Amino acid sequence: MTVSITDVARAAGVSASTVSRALRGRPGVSEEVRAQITAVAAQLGYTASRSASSLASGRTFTIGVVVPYVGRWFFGTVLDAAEQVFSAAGYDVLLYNLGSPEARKRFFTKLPVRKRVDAVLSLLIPDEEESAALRSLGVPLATTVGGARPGFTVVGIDDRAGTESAVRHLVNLGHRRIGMISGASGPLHWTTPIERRNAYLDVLADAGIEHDPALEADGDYTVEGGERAMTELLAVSRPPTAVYAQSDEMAMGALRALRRHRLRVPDHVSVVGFDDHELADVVGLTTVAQPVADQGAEAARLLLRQLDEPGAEPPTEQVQMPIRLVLRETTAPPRPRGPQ
Amino acid sequence: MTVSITDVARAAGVSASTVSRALRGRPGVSEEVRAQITAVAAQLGYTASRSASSLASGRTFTIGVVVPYVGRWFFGTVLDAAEQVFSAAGYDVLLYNLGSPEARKRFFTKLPVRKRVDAVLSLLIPDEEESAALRSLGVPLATTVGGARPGFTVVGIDDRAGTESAVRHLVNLGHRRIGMISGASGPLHWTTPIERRNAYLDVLADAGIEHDPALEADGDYTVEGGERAMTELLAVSRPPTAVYAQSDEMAMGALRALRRHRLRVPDHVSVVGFDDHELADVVGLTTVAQPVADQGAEAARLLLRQLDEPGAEPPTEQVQMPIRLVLRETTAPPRPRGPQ
DNA sequence: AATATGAACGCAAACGCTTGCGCAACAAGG
DNA sequence: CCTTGTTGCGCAAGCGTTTGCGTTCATATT
Repeated sequence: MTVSITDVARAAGVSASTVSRALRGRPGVSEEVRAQITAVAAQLGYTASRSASSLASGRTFTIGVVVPYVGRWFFGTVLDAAEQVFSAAGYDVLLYNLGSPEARKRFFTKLPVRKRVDAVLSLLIPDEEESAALRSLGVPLATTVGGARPGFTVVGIDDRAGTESAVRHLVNLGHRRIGMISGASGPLHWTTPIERRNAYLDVLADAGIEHDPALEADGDYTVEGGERAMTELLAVSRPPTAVYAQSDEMAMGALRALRRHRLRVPDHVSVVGFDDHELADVVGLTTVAQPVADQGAEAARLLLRQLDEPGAEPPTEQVQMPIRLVLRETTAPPRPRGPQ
Repeated sequence: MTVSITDVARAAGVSASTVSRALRGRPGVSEEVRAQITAVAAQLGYTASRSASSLASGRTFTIGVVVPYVGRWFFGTVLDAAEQVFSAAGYDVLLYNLGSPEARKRFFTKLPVRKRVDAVLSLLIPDEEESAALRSLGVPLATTVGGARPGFTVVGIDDRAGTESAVRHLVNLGHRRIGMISGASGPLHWTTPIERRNAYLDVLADAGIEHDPALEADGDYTVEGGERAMTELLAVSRPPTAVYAQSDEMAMGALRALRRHRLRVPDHVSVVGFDDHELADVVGLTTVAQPVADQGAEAARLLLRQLDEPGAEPPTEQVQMPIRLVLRETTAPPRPRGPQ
């Protein structure tokens, strides 16, 4: 029914091995024969069975990409870019969406990628155990989130610098009560929220502003979480006049909360985010832009490079992409002290 | 180096076939032996090679999902939900991101999914040729976009009804000059823009409003496109007082354009979108909500069902999910005629 | 003219699993 | 005690490739 390599071989009057070599551009086949085989294969609509070829060769020409949540803009965008690079290079991508704890557990215990992929790009931060599981696959590993991990190539941004530019911007505008909406520094070994928090604290200290713990709230890196967090911040006795949200999605949640409280941005409260989300511009959000797609593409490229030239390649590589503060309409100097 | 089925067999003192049967829950193995084998396999950290097993069995336990653009909210969300269903059922998903024409062409000519997947979920609308290519795979097919296609299970929404509720809402508010930002009705055999346009025209006709072709603009289903389109609409001699955008992303682009023109929404112009994008709420966009994730999950489920009970299953099935208009803050009655 | 050299190609053995079939062993039925 | 079934398991033949090695034959080397 479905045409196999021997069918092509027969039709072309050669052996299967020659067909294999011809189609993959391997030496040992004369140009005429190769052309003939190519023609026959095309005419028969032949495509090599990936299962068979990877079984025989050990290479799968497949990359595993694991993400915490495909629907989220950041991950979707990284994935998008990475996929393009991979598929252009002839690799397929196997997607693992590990949003729920069950899915995550299932993935790391069964490790379905074993013997199925040539490399894996992880967009979630594995804990020690998970990290070890991935390393046990014996394939190149990369990530675009969080800090360095042994065995991983990581491409990221300078979280400190980004945060500093954002918070400093608020300070320079004259704000003194600057809140922060952060991400859970939960059990995940995710350095980003920590880095950003430290940078936030440092800038405050630098500016001689005393840090008020009541001005920090957890936004869970989601829109809803951001909304909740902002609501909390609004409830403290002396609410902030400006807020730094560690992600644009949380910042947007904050905007929503502010709108619900009939507070005007930036008149009553300034908001600055982080990411330069696709829609940040639509809502006029001042934010720290990071090249999200580029990070995905770059990580993919680094992975491919390791596949091409195995051996000497240093297993761990660190790449930092540029960030920049983009000023829009959600930040302004604090209002002169007036009625709440 | 990596443990194979024969290693397990040897360690358990049985044959490879018994191991295979035991691990996959096939009959013909006593419970004691099965337990023993399971234990040994776990202890050795054995995972069956997918390549080998699919080569031998013909089943791949993999689903191909092809999307036009993973980064876009709608597709990301559908994919997210579908992936969860698939992976919970033990299937892996192979992702094909066909945004660029080259990628698309490459995919449909090389058809890398051939012999690699048990089914495919297409989130893009294939043209006749592409559709035929997919059918030639001989596996169940499904989609969540556009209308009926032979050989496809389609789960979608009632585009007409959705559009009608949106446009009628504007009419009821008293608008007479109602613009539309649509999608390219280009070469893609995508019925959605057409359905929505027809419904728009019908509602206008129903309301006795004469249709003005100048009030239609192409927004390409992107934010930028929406912005361009809105800008065009603003440039006509008598601009619309309300706009129906066929997608929330275009609607948001429109909002941006309006803001740039210093026009207030809904005071100067009302805007209604379609989708109920994750961030529609943040910008207060009135829109037609459709259950995006549900559609992905449902399509996945239908596909799995066809895999479970092959044969009798009708190859084509149509499912319609509910829609509803959600009123927010971008729509209001037109301002009484005043200075532009 | 005899030999060495390579290029072009075929042979056959993997790769790691699944599965139809056969064969014990043991239970039940006559 | 001899059939007739069952049940539990091993044998071995694939599944469709890739690849090391061998063979053939034309060309270059002495």
